[in-house]
Amino acid sequence: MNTTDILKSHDIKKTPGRIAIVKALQESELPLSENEIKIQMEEMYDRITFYRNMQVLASAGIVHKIVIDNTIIKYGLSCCGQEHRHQNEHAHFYCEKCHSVVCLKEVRIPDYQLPSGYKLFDSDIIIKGACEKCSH
Amino acid sequence: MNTTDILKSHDIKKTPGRIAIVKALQESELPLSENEIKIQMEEMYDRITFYRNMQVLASAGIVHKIVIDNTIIKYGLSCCGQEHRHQNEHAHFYCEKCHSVVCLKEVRIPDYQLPSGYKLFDSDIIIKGACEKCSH
DNA sequence: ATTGCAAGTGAAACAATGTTGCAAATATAG
DNA sequence: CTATATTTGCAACATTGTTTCACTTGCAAT
Ligand SMILES: [Mn+2]
Ligand SMILES: [Mn+2]
Ligand SMILES: [Zn+2]
Ligand SMILES: [Zn+2]
Repeated sequence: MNTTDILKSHDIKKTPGRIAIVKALQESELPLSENEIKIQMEEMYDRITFYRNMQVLASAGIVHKIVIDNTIIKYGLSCCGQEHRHQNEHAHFYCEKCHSVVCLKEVRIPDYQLPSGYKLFDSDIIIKGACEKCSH
Repeated sequence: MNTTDILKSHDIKKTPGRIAIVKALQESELPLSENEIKIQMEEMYDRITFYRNMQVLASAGIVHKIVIDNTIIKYGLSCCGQEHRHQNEHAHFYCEKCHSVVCLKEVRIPDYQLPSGYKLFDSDIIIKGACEKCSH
């Protein structure tokens, strides 16, 4: 699916900033930070517009925000067409050496046994360690 | 274990600010935010000292920082005497209605199957939903 | 009890991340 | 092409966290 079709299929206006964000994520193997996306966008980047567009893209389910801790945040492209929050769920890996983030699509989120009366909406799993390149 | 013994057993100097933080957490069933602790500390609270003391208490394993997302952060008292990061590990529950956080000590962290070559150090699990009081 | 000093404190200044209000610009439907 | 609802970008603000540095304090040795 090409960049502009992704936006069109979600009824989101096709603007240069949004196209640039989605393109940057499509061209990357891994989720990217704001700064990494900013570099791809060059002089087109505007902080305020970026945050607003990220919110639009995230609530449409086009991207997912990955919060490692309160200072390290990455954005990953979701498999499109799946906008419900329970779909497309998976764990994320954070390499404490090279600071890369990997979507672990094969690591599914288990059905946790919650105390009685509790209702589950969603879960976030961050697995920290060393990636293949960094674990020698 | 009383408040000052906790500090002494970790070789951490017993200062009014640290005692107040630990006391606030001991008197609470649930993990607390900075602001909730600040209220307990009254005029003794100082932002810079708070952050520095929290870092000391966290790296000693006396408290653990719970990052729900980049704006919601809580601090929970750890079972003391266990300072290694792999001990005392458990999932955390965040109620999206009343914004409370609960340590789910009974929800153990499973052994995730990582891709080959990856090394695991630590994991954070945040389960979001509605708590017992809020799920009717 | 007094003293010495390493450790801790708090003010000021800075940095990163994110939000809101508003006027100007623009994407898209008709 | 035009109308209009949406989007943009600036200014200003809010929150969270860090660094530097002079001053104070906890605590252990005397
Ligand atoms: Mn992902
Ligand atoms: Mn906990
Ligand atoms: Zn790595
Ligand atoms: Zn609740």
